[in-house]
Amino acid sequence: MPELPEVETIRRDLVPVVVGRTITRAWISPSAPRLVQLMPPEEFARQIEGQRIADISRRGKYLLFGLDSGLTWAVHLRMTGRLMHRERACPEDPHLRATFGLDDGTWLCFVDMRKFGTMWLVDDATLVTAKMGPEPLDESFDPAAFRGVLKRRSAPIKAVIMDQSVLAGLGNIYADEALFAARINPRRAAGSLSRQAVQRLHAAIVEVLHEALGDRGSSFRDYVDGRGNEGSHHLKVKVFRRTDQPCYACGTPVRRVRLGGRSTHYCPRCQR
DNA sequence: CTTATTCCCTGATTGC
DNA sequence: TGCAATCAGGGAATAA
Repeated sequence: MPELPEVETIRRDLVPVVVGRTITRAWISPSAPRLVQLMPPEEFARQIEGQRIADISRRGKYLLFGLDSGLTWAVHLRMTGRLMHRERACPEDPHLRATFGLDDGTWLCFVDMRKFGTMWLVDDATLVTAKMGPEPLDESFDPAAFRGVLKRRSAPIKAVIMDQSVLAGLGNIYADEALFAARINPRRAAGSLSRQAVQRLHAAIVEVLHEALGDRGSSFRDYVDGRGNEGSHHLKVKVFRRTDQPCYACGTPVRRVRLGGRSTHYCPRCQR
């Protein structure tokens, strides 16, 4: 499940090998009829062929390829999507959903077991990213403004920080990790947090994302970077998927509960 | 406007 | 051991 650190790692991997290249041929697998949004896959392939990639940016969990024509090719990996650059044609894989041949003979391969991944070709990237909240690693993520947003919400804090319109890029892994680092119970109503708790959470989110980025992301199951290699941050998580294992801080077994339809892991003693 | 639930999808895991 | 049921989860859609 690629979240902000994983998508950013992929972006950084792809920039040196893909920016400046022209897409010479595109193929969308018939096995992925929902992959391309807003237009038929054939039209998408026809339109993207011949386009030169000018830059790659990221907004939350979206990868945004800026094309010379002004169009944006937006990609969301969702659960199991992988976007990898290869020197040769994409290897045989039952989950290969799309391939993009580049003008230097290299390839971009999109593999997605569960087929939740989506891509768009749009005039304006804001069509895809319009409702997204601030980037947690930008200046725009301000503690006072963050507190203002949380104050008006009664839902559990875990659900609120995973809401992409509140904050862009946090998913299940780093939401649990940030709440542990801030010593906040994931079930607490967002609006009930003290100024100090919000301050801790703000700092914890930034810290946790920076750490994970330094480790090139977490590879619990499906995530690999732009070269097909695993990250290492899953070896360092404090609570995520550590159900019943002792908390590193106090030894209390880590608890797992269901919250907002997602598994949530926390230490019942450290996170009151 | 908000929050909670269902759905999409398939390989891995669980339970009898 | 075998096979069906359940689980995993980002985000859109839907219900309340």
